[in-house]
Amino acid sequence: MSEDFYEQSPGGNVRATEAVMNTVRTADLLMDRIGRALRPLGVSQAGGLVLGVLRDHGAMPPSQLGERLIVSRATVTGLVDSLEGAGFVQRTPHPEDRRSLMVELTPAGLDVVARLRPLVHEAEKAWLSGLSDEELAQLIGLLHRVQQSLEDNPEA
Amino acid sequence: MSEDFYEQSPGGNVRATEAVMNTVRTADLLMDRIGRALRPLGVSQAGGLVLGVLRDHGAMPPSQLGERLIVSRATVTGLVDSLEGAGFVQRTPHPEDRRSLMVELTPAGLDVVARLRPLVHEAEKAWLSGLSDEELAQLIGLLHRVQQSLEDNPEA
DNA sequence: TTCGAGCCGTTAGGGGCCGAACTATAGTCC
DNA sequence: GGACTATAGTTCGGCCCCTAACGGCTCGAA
Repeated sequence: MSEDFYEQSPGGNVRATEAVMNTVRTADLLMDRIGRALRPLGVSQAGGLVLGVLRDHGAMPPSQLGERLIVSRATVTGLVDSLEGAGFVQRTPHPEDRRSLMVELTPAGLDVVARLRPLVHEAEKAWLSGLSDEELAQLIGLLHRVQQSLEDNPEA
Repeated sequence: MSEDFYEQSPGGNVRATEAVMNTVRTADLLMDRIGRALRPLGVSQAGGLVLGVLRDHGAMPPSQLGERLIVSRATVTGLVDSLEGAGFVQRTPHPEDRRSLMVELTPAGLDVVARLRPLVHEAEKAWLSGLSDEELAQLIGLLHRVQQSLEDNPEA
């Protein structure tokens, strides 16, 4: 990690570009950890998140899945393809809308998500250990605010 | 953005997994903005970062570039390939180590990086607007701590 | 001096993510 | 009922990133 991430720019602000990069890379490292923990189970990081959402909230259409995970529909298509290929989820017709469909856990999917949770918690400890509860809450709050700003300024 | 990102888990902690996801997605959104701003100049988001580093710190070998950007050497190879193809950087022999090489800005690269800075600053405003200077500093500090935790727990 | 450990950049292969374009269905307004 | 608009999921092409493996080069120890 280079020091100048925290340099001051001429204007007096921290160098926002590199702060952004910092955010990105930290986030990636976190996801990476979780992904690595899940790999032995045959599930990718994003796949694990999908399974978790389905377990917590039940079957839902891809678009809803994408909303929860904050990814595009195209991305969900790919994730569901993989999970379906692995036998962890299945696509079934939507009861009311023939344009849509439902993604639901198979028994195998339900099984793997149960065995996957402890691994995720294990991975979390690695980074949670550095922050107190208040700091974590603070971090989440700040990130939430950033997201808000981005949503409020659609095209900067 | 779904509300349950801030739910409490049975243990009493915020749900760290989804907080992680939150971090990831926020970061991606930020990068995306910058990338979009740069596209008209023929530079990708990561490419823009490379050019910025080269302008600020001068020519350097790919491995050093990777350290600053916190990406692997393989990634740098690809980025430099693109930038070289576009004529913005060039690879020259390393003066002292024949295993290595130097990546340096071409005149065209120097030119584009100059025109690129204002666009980046414009994109930054979109998210900086939501945070005060102290909050931004706080955010960076927290992220830095998280990175530290990750580095200290190499294999969780 | 010669060798092996170790670092350099590259290649190959694999995820994850996106926007735009396409097909099919839904819903609405004449 | 027919046309129009909007939405759902998919496909396509593109960017970013990673690990593993490979050949070239360095450098210190035998």
